[in-house]
Amino acid sequence: MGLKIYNTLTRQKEEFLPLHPGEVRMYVCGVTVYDLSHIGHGRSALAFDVICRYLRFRGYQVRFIRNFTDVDDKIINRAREEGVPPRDLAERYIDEYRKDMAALGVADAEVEPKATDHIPQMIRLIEQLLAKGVAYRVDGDVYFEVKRFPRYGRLSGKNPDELLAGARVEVDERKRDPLDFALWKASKEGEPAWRSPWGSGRPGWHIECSAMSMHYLGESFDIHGGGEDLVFPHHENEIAQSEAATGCPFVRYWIHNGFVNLGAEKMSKSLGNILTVKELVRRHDPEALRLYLLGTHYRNPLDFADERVEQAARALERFRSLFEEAARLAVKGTPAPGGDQGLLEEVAAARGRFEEVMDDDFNTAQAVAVLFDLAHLLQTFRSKVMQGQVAVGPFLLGVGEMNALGRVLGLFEGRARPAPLVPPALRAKVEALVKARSEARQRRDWTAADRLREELAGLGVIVEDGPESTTWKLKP
RNA sequence: GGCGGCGUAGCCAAGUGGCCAAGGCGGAGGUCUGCAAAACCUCUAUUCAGCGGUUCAAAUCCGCUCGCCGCCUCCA
Repeated sequence: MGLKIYNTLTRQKEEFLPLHPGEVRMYVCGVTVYDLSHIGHGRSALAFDVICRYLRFRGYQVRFIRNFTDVDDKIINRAREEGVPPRDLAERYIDEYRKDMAALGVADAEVEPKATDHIPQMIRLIEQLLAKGVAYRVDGDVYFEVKRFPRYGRLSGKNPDELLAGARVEVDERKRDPLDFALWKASKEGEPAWRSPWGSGRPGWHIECSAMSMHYLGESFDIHGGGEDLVFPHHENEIAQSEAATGCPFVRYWIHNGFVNLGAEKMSKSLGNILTVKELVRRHDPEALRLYLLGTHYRNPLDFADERVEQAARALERFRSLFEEAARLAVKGTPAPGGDQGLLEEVAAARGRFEEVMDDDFNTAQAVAVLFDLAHLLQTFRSKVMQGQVAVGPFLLGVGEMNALGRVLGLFEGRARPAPLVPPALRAKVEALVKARSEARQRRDWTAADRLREELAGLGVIVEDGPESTTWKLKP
């Protein structure tokens, strides 16, 4: 069985067959850069990051494009408020976006095009649409005539006539139909503007994604993704303008991720319940955040709660202790008798299950469960290693495999938050106390040792006695 | 009003016709450890919002009811 993907276009899971065997071309709608990105943007980026990683793991050569919308009303308005050029504002938030995504372990896309760098491509596309008679000019604007595209509404399952009836938007009288959307807008005084055959202006929102995706991936490509709110009208409009222009199918598989809610409500600026990635990364271990987000299937809504990220952080310890143990054992290189007692076979089976569940529309929740099962298996084996019943080699191989699978999900990349800095004075004091306690333990003076443990606890320090040495850390 | 989704253990969350209903957190008992932590072992849903129906068989399909949410407007 091959990879299956839920396609918004057909509302079902379909076997994934790329246009060119062994190669995947994928475009994901990024963000409009006028503010800091929030956890919803993070989730979306992470979902497609994992999809891209898995496709590569499956052996596909993936060409992955994620754009930045850097010209838009919101950017212009915000820039005006701050009294800075729109371009500077956009650049600033592109920088911030990159930092935030890096913190979440979201890899860069192969190409991260900006709308303003592709104005000529957009103008060419609009000219094609005008030439085909599916777009029209009004003053300095150009509109796409939705009625000319019979398949309009197919992606979102909407009936254009009903949309018309229920249209609540204030209607621009100059448009032939309320559903028609702007391909090009004549720019007003003080707005960013580009020269075009229709006068000075700027592109409409939807045209950029059509122009950039086709520029980098061709007129037909495999995957186009984004948040579920983009289905209508953004993606619907992209299909209309792209297919009307080229006459060929635009995208084969449409993938949309579910929303992050806060307290069962959609996060939105108007409700003021925005959680920025920056804030979250400050509050939580980014890897725990990632594990938490992966625990829910990408198409389902996710109700964000800090407490659940904390739970994920505790769960993460299972893997971490295994890695630490493996590092310790690898250094020691303990030779031991005994085979692997079927461990390697089970590890291979786990890999098989991992692929099976990821093949089923990228079910990361189940993939994570496979990882936990594997960890469990390895822990059991580890205790046998400690008792000298089995060799350490298979254990190390198994941990290596777990690591490899985790990395397909972007886990275990060593992005753990750096330990908080301990002031030197405190450090010296703690180390002296820990040393004194170790000496007391050597003397088997448990009363003194326990008293010192309590004193350390009072300083917010947790002491752990290992097989070889005693370690300490600050209470989280 | 139109379209769509969701309701699974204390909490989170997979599973969408048939092996014991994954996994995590939490909880209980035990092993190990001077104590503790970690780890390990065992247990923790006769049941999938409710009611009807289809079927040899349903959490999974159909209908109705209740509750919640999203899209239809800029939005990941």
